Amino acid sequence: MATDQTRTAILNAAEQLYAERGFSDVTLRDIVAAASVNLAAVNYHFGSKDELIAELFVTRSIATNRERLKELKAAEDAGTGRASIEAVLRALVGPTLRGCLGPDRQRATAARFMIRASIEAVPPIRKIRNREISHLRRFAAAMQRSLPDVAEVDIYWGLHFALAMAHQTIRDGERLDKLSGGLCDLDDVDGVIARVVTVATLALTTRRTGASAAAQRA
Amino acid sequence: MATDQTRTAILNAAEQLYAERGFSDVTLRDIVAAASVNLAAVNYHFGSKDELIAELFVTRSIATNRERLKELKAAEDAGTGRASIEAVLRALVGPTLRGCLGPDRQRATAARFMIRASIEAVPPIRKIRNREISHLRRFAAAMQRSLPDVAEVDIYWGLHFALAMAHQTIRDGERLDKLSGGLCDLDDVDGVIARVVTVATLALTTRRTGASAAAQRA
DNA sequence: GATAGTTTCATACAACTGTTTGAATTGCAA
DNA sequence: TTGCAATTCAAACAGTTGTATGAAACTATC
Repeated sequence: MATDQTRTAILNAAEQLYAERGFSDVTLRDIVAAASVNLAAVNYHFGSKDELIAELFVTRSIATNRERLKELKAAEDAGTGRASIEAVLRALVGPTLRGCLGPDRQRATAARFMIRASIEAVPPIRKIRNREISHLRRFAAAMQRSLPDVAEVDIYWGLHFALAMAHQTIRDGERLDKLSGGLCDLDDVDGVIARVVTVATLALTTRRTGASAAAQRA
Repeated sequence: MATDQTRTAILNAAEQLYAERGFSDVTLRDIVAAASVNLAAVNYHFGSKDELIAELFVTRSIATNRERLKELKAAEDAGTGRASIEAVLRALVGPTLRGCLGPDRQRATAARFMIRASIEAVPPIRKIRNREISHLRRFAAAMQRSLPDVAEVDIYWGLHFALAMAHQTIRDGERLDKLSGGLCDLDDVDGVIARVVTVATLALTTRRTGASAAAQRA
């Protein structure tokens, strides 16, 4: 078995193709061709196509969550044990945004695969995905610790909106690029992260008092 | 031909199934079964599956855009010809959010179909979708008129984030519901719209001065 | 170097896909 | 009614999908 050459070749090829073209457009024959292995190898090593996808998703899911939590811990341990809301939000959206928009090709593939997974939600993934809820709950708790005076419901909305902005920027950055005529620089990853974090922070920290924003113009 | 019974039956069934289960999971046989028509009817009336999807998408796309522009015009004509940024944003995200989250079943199907279309981006749709850019440009222009002092790049980011929040709320409202334990009320459509509009307005009108939000806590 | 276990391979399979065909049926005008 | 076009229908088509098979090639142990 050496180093599971065939197994890892399949995993890498599958991840890349799925990230690029989505689950429904990629066949096992596409994967084995890209991996230069025999067709039967997939079923031999993984049992079925669904189990291959599931393994891919579980692996990447764990990696992403670990990365997020590492950043969260770092932010919380640094100070008094309570992190700033910006730091919590950065830990939440940073890893994925850096992964997808950053220059690291391997990282980009992995991150884009996860985006695909969250979009297409094929059956093998749908089951596993429920675990994400409990993972996000830890971030909701951290956010509540950062902002003890904010209502719980607003914490959830803020978390939701932060993920929405990060997510959509990755998924449909091309449209933003076209729309703005290249004015919005998606290659400036830190700038994008800062924008998302800033807006989400505003959403969480500014009191909603009806026509709150009208007075702030200019 | 009477009233094109078969044609419309196919269109309705297809739209509903696509909205529910996505494009890749729905076959022509599923559609004709739901519409109670013969399999060959699809190719007879539409030419191909792709042309069916394209017709569906074009129809709905035009309807959505018209609805948005109607709201925009109404908001702009009401006052001095310049609308408030909130009104512009409401015209942008309102129709889709009301469509997907509201109680009107038929509307919900149509709106959810459009969400599917923007997510899965099958080939027949991808081409047509470029027109959406020019449609969004009109909203960017209206936003710029409402906020003449805001930099153009920030207008685009604000537009992008507004759509992102609306979009994700529709697509993944279930997760927010689970995460918040039902605390976030997605049935309160006007409340959801107000949240999205408020946050997007904050993003557009608040000066980003580094640690802008830290001082606003509590 | 023979043997047992693992891995690869070409090939076949059954199921499903969108599409086509040509005959039946329908609806309507002359 | 007759004739003609539009529509419906059952059946079959060719292509693709994920999966299974059994023989071949390999690997390591004795």
